[in-house]
Amino acid sequence: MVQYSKKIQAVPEPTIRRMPSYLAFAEGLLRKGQQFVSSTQIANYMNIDPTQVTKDLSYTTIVGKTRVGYEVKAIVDVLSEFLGFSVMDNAFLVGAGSLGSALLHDSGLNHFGLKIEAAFDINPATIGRKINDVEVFHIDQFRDLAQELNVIMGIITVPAENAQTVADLMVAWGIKAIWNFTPARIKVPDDIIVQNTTLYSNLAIIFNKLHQDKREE
Amino acid sequence: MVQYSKKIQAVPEPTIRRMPSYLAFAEGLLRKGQQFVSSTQIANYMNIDPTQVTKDLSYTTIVGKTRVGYEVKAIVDVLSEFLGFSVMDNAFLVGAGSLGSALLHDSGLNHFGLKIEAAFDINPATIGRKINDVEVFHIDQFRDLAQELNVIMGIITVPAENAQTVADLMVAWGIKAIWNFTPARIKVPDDIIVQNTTLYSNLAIIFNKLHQDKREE
DNA sequence: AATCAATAAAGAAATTTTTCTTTAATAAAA
DNA sequence: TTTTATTAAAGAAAAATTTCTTTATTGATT
Ligand SMILES: NC(=O)c1ccc[n+]([C@@H]2O[C@H](COP(=O)([O-])OP(=O)(O)OC[C@H]3O[C@@H](n4cnc5c(N)ncnc54)[C@H](O)[C@@H]3O)[C@@H](O)[C@H]2O)c1
Ligand SMILES: NC(=O)c1ccc[n+]([C@@H]2O[C@H](COP(=O)([O-])OP(=O)(O)OC[C@H]3O[C@@H](n4cnc5c(N)ncnc54)[C@H](O)[C@@H]3O)[C@@H](O)[C@H]2O)c1
Repeated sequence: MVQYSKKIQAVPEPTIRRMPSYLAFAEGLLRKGQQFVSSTQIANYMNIDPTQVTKDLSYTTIVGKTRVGYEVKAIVDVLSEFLGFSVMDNAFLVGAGSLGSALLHDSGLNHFGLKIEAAFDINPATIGRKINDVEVFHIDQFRDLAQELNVIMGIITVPAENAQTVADLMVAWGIKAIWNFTPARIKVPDDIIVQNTTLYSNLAIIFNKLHQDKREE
Repeated sequence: MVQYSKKIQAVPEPTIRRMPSYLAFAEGLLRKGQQFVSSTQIANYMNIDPTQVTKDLSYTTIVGKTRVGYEVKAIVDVLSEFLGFSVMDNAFLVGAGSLGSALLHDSGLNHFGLKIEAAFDINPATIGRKINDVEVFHIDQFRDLAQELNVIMGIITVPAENAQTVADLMVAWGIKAIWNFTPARIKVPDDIIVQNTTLYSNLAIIFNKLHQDKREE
């Protein structure tokens, strides 16, 4: 009878996963000057069922007009608000290696409400460098800097074997959410939000479909 | 009555998503010399229900021993085979920017059965460079090189607005699967496998949980 | 040797998510 | 003006996934 995650979740996770794509699509339409968009159009873009789009949007305050669709501007405004992209949250990134640097370079994170305030590493070669205006500090300075800045999220991009050490540090300081890019699972107290982003899962799905195709032949 | 994806899928996608983590965990245990592992241990590591692990593994040929668990070596061997990680598939990467470079540097892809044979870009500054032994060619050379090498997967890491152009090129040449890292959805024929890896979805999930916590207070 | 406790496995039940159906609205066409 | 076609919305049904329950096995303990 152990609860593995307190799911008092009104909005289904798959819905939340799809929403950023709806938003990106709507932003594109807005730039092109399109005023309305129907669930059919969105569904066609996403390659999913139109009623799925309707249902997803029904979790927000967006309402559509029969025979017309949804106002593009409304989708952009409401979704970015709804997804928490319109307020900036501050984060620290630990592990300024290949993946860490890529994330630091990515303006998309900024656009979607995440500001990486500082990066940390243990490699003397990278410490002191600035990556896309974000300074890389020695990991020992984590505490002091965390105190200074209002940081609620920690991003882990160190080698898998060091993930737990870094997570412990983040928890000890009082970070609320951890975005873990290593394939390792970390152990943290229940009230800390952990999001594991394992790219290799995607690879497994592709291979599975590829080989399934092979089997059918 | 349109079919959006032919799901003749025996193994649930969530199961496939979890398996690479089981594998990584088992590989770690193997290195430490542990011979058996129970579903309880795996579940504890993954923060999920033990019966979920049992059910997941039941899709493979792995069988466990009552009161003992599963043989670690068997999990490693069977899962890497099952997930398609034990045969090398060849890929091309288009867009040798920040994210593309990170992927090229990542030995994890190699370990999980993906060999990036060549990279492509349009930026003269990057063309000709070698990133982790993978050469960066001009995109115009895609066709010729694809002919030469046995490439079945294309990885897209160009800016979102160029994703469709690149996808079209890949399809025209005859690539079977596309791993799309841009937030844009691409249109391809039905027989092409597309895996969208949108990092921002993960961000949305974290924010949703964070703000939910705030609401509960 | 007998009992206990931990576990895998299989199936049932519950839950979650997607898809289908119906209804009502309304823009466009006849 | 009337008809037609497209759409959003709400709810029902279906499908997929997870969790629970039961059973059998077996290593460890008494
Ligand atoms: N590169 C990719 O595209 C990619 C893809 C998928 C997953 N990942 C995962 O992301 C993680 C990082 O991968 P990478 O390719 O960027 O590796 P990397 O070696 O390029 O970078 C890791 C960085 O972490 C630093 N580091 C190590 N221990 C540290 C510690 N205790 N505190 C602070 N910094 C520390 C290193 O000095 C290095 O700069 C790995 O777990 C990898 O599996 C990477
Ligand atoms: N950097 C990240 O961490 C990150 C995170 C999430 C998503 N993404 C997505 O990945 C994509 C790439 O991001 P990035 O940060 O690596 O961008 P980037 O600008 O660093 O790299 C893009 C590269 O693609 C090349 N390019 C552009 N058009 C091309 C074409 N038609 N053919 C071949 N090459 C072309 C550019 O020259 C450049 O080298 C974007 O869609 C971005 O949203 C990146």
